[in-house]
Amino acid sequence: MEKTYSIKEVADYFKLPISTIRYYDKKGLLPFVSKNEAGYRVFSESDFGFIKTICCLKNTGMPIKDIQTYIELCMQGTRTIDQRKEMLQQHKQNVVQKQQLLAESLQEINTKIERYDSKDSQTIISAQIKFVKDEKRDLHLKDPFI
Amino acid sequence: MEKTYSIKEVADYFKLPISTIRYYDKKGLLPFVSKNEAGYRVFSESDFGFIKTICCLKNTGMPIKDIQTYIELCMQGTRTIDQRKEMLQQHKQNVVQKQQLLAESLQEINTKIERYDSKDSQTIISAQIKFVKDEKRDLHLKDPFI
DNA sequence: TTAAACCCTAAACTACGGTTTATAGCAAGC
DNA sequence: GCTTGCTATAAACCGTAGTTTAGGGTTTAA
Repeated sequence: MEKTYSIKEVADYFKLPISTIRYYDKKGLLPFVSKNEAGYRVFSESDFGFIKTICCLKNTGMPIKDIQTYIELCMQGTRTIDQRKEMLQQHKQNVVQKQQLLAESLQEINTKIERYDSKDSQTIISAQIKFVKDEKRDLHLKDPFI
Repeated sequence: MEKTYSIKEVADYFKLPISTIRYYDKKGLLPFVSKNEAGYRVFSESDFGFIKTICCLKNTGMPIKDIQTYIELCMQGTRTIDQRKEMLQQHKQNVVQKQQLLAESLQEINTKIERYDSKDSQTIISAQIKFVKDEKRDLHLKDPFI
């Protein structure tokens, strides 16, 4: 016999607070979850697959409303495959763009860390401060350094 | 003579709403910006460097409060280099972790797109639906498909 | 000199993604 | 039979990161 799972077991597995799972359910992200006679949520193995997808979309920044739309399409069977594909392709573009921005910004952070880490850091930063101070003075603007 | 810039010019350059720049100033992210007699913000070339750094930290998910702390350290001169380095190193770890999670999730999204895109998509998805239906029936749980 | 386009502040408002609180039912262990 | 601990709902609340609005003052160009 296959096992069923409580909300706590699911929460522990996905490292999500129970309150978040209930919130997702309220927002229509978990239409596949049943309830028992007492009104308790009862999860099956296959629900874990859906929830993994939800986490994946959430982790990549898809808004709750859009995840809800996607899941709803999933519940409508094979006839929504094209719509789902289009949603994911659009979302993928966003994610790739996010990745690029992240990579570029990380690049900059690394450059700064290297500068701070170099043996000439004092000299380099001093020169930068002097540059700013000179520019501000030339423009009759206040010196921003304390 | 060097040029100064208005808030609108800065907003256009960084593609940020003017309201966001004012918000950042209010939150203490722009202590290096001067004001003229009329109370208008006056930006210099070197301010663009600081703002670029702010955008970089924001784009990588650093909270406004932490960016404020970092900028404050910058304004205290060379004696805060070690603290700044440590902040950025810590932040870098977060960013790398974010990158990994993003890459993994993108992987999953790609797998799904491929599945939706394959010529057997109907068959594959139908099999998945059958699997879920069977499991739910075995457990006496309601069928989630419409 | 007057309209258009710009700038300011303060404070209220918004969206998002939950979290907390308050109420209560049920079930197992002591 | 009492406590502990799980579950439920609904509604209030929270932090973050802005955005909008109200009520001004300033600058520029015709």
